[in-house]
Amino acid sequence: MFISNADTRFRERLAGASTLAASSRLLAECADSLGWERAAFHADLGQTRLPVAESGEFVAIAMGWPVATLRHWQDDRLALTCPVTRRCGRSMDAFLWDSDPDSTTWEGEKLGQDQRSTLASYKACADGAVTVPVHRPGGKTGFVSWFSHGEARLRTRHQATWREIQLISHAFIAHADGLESALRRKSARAAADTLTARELECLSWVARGKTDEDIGLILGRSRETVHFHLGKAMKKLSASNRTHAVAIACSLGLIHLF
Amino acid sequence: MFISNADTRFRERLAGASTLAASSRLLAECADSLGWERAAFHADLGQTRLPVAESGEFVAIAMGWPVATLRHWQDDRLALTCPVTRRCGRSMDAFLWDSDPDSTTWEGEKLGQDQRSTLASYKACADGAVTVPVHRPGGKTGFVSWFSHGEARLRTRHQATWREIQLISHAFIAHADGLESALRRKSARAAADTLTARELECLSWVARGKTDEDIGLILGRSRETVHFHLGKAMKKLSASNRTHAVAIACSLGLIHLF
DNA sequence: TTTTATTTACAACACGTGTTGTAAACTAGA
DNA sequence: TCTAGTTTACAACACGTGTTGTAAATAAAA
Repeated sequence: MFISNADTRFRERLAGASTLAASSRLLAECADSLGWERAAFHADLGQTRLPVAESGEFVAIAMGWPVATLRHWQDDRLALTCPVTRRCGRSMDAFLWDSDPDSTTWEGEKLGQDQRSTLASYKACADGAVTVPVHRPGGKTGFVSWFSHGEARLRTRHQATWREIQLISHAFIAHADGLESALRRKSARAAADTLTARELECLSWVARGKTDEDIGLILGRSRETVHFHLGKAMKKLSASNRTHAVAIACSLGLIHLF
Repeated sequence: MFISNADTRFRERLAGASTLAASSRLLAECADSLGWERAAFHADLGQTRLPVAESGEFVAIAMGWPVATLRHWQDDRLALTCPVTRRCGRSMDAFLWDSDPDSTTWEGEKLGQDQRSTLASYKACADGAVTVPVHRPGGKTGFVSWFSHGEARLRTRHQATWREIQLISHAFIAHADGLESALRRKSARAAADTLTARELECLSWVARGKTDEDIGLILGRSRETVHFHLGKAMKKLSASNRTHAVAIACSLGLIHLF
């Protein structure tokens, strides 16, 4: 029979946490009270960067993670190939894994050099973890990982608390993703406000599939000038390319196609 | 004093026209009753293609335009550089122009070869026109042009009816753009329904600024496979490039960035 | 009037994208 | 079982894009 108040109590306290920093502190406390060494999360795998609190500090640091672990995630390539995040994309169910970088396969998938390096960086902190993938509407994926030393202890913790961490992980990601989205939206909106009329005009033509040369003809300007405006727009929106910039502008309601 | 019922009567009849074909027939009749030779319009200059009715036929044909005129607009390059559409982008007010392809300047702007060719194609139908630009929220621009033979007649018609055509043009473009947008949205939505899960997954990563190679790493697939899926997605959405495809997907609410 | 931001234009290079092929493995429905 | 659609992979080439320079004309604000 399933009698537990850990998750309901967590939900109640979480509802009162209006910042990412406070929410993640709650998660850390909760992990401790359930007998886990430490917790980690990523609300939206669509974001390559690690979650950052309102203060600008990495959330993971407040949760007790050593800085060395974080450094690994600064490398985009390593972050993209992380076996744990990759598996989250495929799995609905929580999965238990160990961070042995010497094994050539991991949960049925062959490991590359990048991936072994990633696992090695985990090994420095914990022997393994239970990761709970959380899938949200629109294809968004996140996860919460629950860490513990020693394979035996990992299994007993999993057995004893799997219902709680399932429920808590989902509740937490929903909450954290809402807060993170609001933060990102806010800063994107602030950046968008600095766009000039010309930059926005070029962006909305790009969104309609036009090339720099097309837009040059439309506006009666040179290809290079259009190129320049789009470059500035991308920089202002912190977009990695024009497609990203257009997606941001569309999401902010700056561009209407229909 | 300004006493006229032409525009109010037009509005009333327009409200009952639920198709683009019926609406443009009304505009043609209205032009005739106000003493104009013929009318032409473009509800959204963001669309390079000419307005097409529900039947699939060019709206301009139902309005009495010779097919030869339309052929000119099939060429993207010529359509983009059209002096009339270009001026609409800059002007709030209606402007009167003549279609003399021999003049080297046109309303203060120097004419290129493409542009003279465009004016020549107009000359075949009318000596000139009054064009009423219509600007709509979100930077959308459209226009209605009112044509007449002979410069003298053009001016008298303009003097006699400028209030009516101003009001009618705005009312018509608002109505027509609504119908056109609904049509485009409908067909885009139908196309989007044929997207596979993989195609949509790749699209939403592209919207987050990732390259083919990045996405390959994320999904654990080759760069070429990702490339292939995006190619299919673009074809299905009739997008000219991936940025266009992402803008369509965003506008349909298939991708959520925040 | 001076300063600052914006807009325009040109150039060169590495890299990403669009197009068009071939070929095979897998999957779901007829 | 056969078939059609999806997914995977590799290749080659033209073209578009991102980056990083320089330089000057224009417009708006201090």
